[in-house]
Amino acid sequence: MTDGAVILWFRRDLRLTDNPAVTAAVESGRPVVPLFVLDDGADGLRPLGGASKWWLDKSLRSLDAALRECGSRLLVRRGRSVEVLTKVAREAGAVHAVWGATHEPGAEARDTEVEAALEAQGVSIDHFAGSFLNPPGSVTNGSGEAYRVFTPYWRAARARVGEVRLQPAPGRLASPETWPASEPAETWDLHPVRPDWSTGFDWTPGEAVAEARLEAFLEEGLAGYRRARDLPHEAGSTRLSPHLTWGEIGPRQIWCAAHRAVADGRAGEEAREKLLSEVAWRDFNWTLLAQMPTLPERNHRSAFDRLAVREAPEELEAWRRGRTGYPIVDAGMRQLWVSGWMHNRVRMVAASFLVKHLLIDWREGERWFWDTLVDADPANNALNWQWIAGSGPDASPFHRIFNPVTQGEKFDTQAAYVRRWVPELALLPDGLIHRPWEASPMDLHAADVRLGETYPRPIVDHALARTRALEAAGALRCAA
DNA sequence: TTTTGAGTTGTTCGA
DNA sequence: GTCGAACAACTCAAA
Repeated sequence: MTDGAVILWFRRDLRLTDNPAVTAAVESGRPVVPLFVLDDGADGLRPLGGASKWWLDKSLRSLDAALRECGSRLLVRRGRSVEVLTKVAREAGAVHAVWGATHEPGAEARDTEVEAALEAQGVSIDHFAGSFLNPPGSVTNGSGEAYRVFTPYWRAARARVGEVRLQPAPGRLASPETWPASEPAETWDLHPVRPDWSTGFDWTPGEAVAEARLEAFLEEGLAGYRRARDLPHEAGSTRLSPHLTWGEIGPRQIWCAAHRAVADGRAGEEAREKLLSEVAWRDFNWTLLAQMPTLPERNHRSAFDRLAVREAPEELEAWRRGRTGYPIVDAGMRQLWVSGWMHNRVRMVAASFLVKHLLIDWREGERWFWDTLVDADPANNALNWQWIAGSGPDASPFHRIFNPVTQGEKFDTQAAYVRRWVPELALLPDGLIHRPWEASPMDLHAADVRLGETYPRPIVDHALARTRALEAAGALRCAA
C-alpha cells in the first residue's frame, strides 16, 4: 500500500457532478473508495419507506455504473455506519474520509460517532455542505435567528446566493490496489417482491436521467410552469422531486440551468423565479427540520395536541386505497399507489381531506406518504403535512378547508386526470364527474356507474365534515 | 423596545 | 354570474 486511500461516503448526494465531497476526494490525489451504507434503521434514522427503497435500489446501481465509467465502482455495505466505515477504512488502508452533510433527525449523532471512531484509528475527516442553495443555518434574520416564514426567508436567501460555479464531474477516480468487498446487488432486498407493487412506477432513477429531465423541463415546461404546475393532468411539474431527494441532482444545478434558460430566451424571469422559489421551499423545510428534529412526529403548535382527532380505521383505509367517493381525492391516492408519486395540487386536496374532512391525525397521512412516495423526503413530508394540518410554523389557517368538488372542477376542468385514475367514472360527463352523487339515475345508468357498487358513495358529506372540522379547531381556542 | 404589517397554494356568503 | 368581505386570531419580520 503505497498511498493511503480516501473513503467517499455517499448518503443523500448520489451524483458525481457538483458534489463537493467527490471533488475533494479526487483532488486529494489518493485512491478513492466510494461507499454507500444500507443501515436498515440501525443508525437510529427513520427507516426508509417502500417506495424510497425501490428508488434507492436503482439509484445505487446507476451510481455504480457511472463510477465504473470513471474506472471506479461503488461499494455497498450493510450495517451500522460506524462499524461499516471503520471496517472499510481498515480494509482499504484509508487515511481520510469525506462526505456531504445531511440534516435528518439522527444524522448528526451518527456522523459525530463515525467521525470520532475514524479519527481514533487515524483517519482524518472533511465534510461539506449538502445539496442546497443555502444550507440549513446559513440564512438568518437580523437577530441571528432562523426564519420561520417563507417569504422573508426567501427574500434573504435569494439575495445570499452569489454566483454559482458548478464543479464538473470527474473524468476518472483513482482505484485502490485491491477493492474491499461489496454486498452483491441481489442481496440488498430493496426492490419489492411478493407482491411487486412497483410495476406501475414510471421512473428511471439516477443522475443521468435527472440531468436529462431538467434539460427537457427547461426546454418544454419552464415557460408555462406557473400555470401548468397546478393542473394535474398536464405534464407541468418538473418531476425532479425524487431525484432531488437522493441528491442525484442539486438545487445549484437547477439554479444555473434556469438562469441559462432565461439567458437563452427559452423562458422569462418570472417563470425562473417561480421554479427557484419552489426549490427554495426544500431548503426552507430542511432549515426548519435541522433546527426542530421532532417536526415529523410532534405538532409544532402544541395547541393542536388537543385537537379531537378521530380513530377511524375504515375511513383511513378508504383514503389510502382511493375509495372515499370524492373523485379528485381518489384519483390522487390511486396515482400515488400505482406510480409512487402524486401531483402537488392533488396532494394538498387529498391531505386536507384526511386531516379536515375525516379529522384523522396528520401523522397517519405522513406515514402513508413516507411509505408510498418515491420522493419521500424527511423535511418536505413533515413540514407540508404540518402546513396542511395547520399545526406547523407559518401554516395554512385552519378555516382553509379544500372543497374537493371545487378543486376538481377548477384544476381538472376536463376531468382528464380523474378519468385516467378513476376509470369507472370515465363515461360521466364533465359537469358530473367530480360529483357523481348528484347524477340522476339515468346519467349513472348511461355511464355504467352504480354508486355503492362500481364506485363508492362519499364516505362523509362535505358540508357536515366542514362544519365538524371548524368546530374541532374552534375548540382549541376556547379550552385553555 | 414597540409597533405595524404581512403571511404559498381557499371557501362561503351575501350584495 | 361576479365580486368583495369575512373567516379567527397569531406569529413572525422588520422598521
